[in-house]
Amino acid sequence: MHDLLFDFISKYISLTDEEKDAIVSLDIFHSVKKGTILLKEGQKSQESYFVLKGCIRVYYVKSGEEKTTAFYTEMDAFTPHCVINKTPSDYFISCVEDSILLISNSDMEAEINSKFPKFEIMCRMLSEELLAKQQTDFDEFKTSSPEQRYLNLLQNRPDLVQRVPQHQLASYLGIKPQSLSRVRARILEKNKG
Amino acid sequence: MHDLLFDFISKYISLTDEEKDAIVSLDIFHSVKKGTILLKEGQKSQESYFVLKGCIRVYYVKSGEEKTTAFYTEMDAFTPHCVINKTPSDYFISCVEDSILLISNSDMEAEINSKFPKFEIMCRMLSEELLAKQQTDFDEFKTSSPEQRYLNLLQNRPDLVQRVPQHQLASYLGIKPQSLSRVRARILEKNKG
DNA sequence: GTCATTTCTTAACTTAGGTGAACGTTTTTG
DNA sequence: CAAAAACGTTCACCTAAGTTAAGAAATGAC
Repeated sequence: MHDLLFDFISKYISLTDEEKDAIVSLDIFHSVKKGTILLKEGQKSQESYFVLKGCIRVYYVKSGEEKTTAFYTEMDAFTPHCVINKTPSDYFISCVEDSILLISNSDMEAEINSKFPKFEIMCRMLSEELLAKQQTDFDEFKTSSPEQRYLNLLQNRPDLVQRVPQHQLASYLGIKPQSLSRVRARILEKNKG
Repeated sequence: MHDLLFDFISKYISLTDEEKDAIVSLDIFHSVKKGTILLKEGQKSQESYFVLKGCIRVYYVKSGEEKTTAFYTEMDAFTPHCVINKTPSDYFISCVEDSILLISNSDMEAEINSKFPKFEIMCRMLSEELLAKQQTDFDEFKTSSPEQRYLNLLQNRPDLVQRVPQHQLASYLGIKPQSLSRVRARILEKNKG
């Protein structure tokens, strides 16, 4: 389980055994059951997440309806913006599947960063990467129709389409579950005829 | 003109006169005419922008059509992701109005950052702020209808609606110019009846 | 100032997504 | 294991956005 994490980190920086031990000793590995709510609207939180295995989901509740805006899966890192802004969260985070997460709080990060400055370098690289990805995702969403978005998703994250409930996927694509059914039917029809 | 910049910076860090002189001597202030294209699709670039006065616009050309994804106005900073990724740009940047911009390249930033470490701190604050804003903007876009997006824009950036051509605004809202006309007419109708 | 271009609006028609409801299937839960 | 809840699909009907086209208004070029 730890190897998954260290393989990921090695893409950015190299770690000594001592450094690896320091991370493991923080005791930040957590098994989380499907359906667990990690963060609720209105809560303040200091926690950042890193998905080793499984899938977590970000959603708003707007006029009684869930609006899913993100899925994080294996090797995705995520810091809720309530942590950055130190404000109450305006969304929920829940577990789509039984998952193994790395959950860190600001104190732990400060500790590790001060002990091993190269961690801060990695964090900056991660956040730059994330910002660029966020930008292209947003642009792609804006410039596509729902059907095109679904086709893009099939291309870029085919696993999501399999492992996530359709109504959450629909919401993520900005449409209703009935419409997603229709989109899927339409695509099948096109590929047949 | 310089004061606009220093007022902005003072929100994050405080500068000595020496530091201010160092910035001014970089000669990064530029007057840019309306319609000027600052960056083209396919170009590589090292330039970051900061808008002192005026408005610049980011747009893709997808199957012959312009798709506007962002407007940056007074006191907005913007680093194209082709600069971060060191890849050719996949979008254009052009000037919506005659503008005064601060245009810096990676070398200048490196120079200033090494001379005055507190600059790097400011950059990190700016990029965190930007990431959080980007996230909420994306979420808001995803969870709203075009009409709602237009109303939000009227609330949050009323100036944009005035100063930007309607067809660019429509594209920014993810709809066609004709639909934006209709949305506006519909809203007027509601407020009357 | 005039002509050409671009921009904005309106209209009629088409199309895709929203809505409400029904129904079969799967998953939960006691 | 059985009842209940949640989920996915289909349908008929409604609504809002896309499309095509035309014309008015504003802007820019000479």
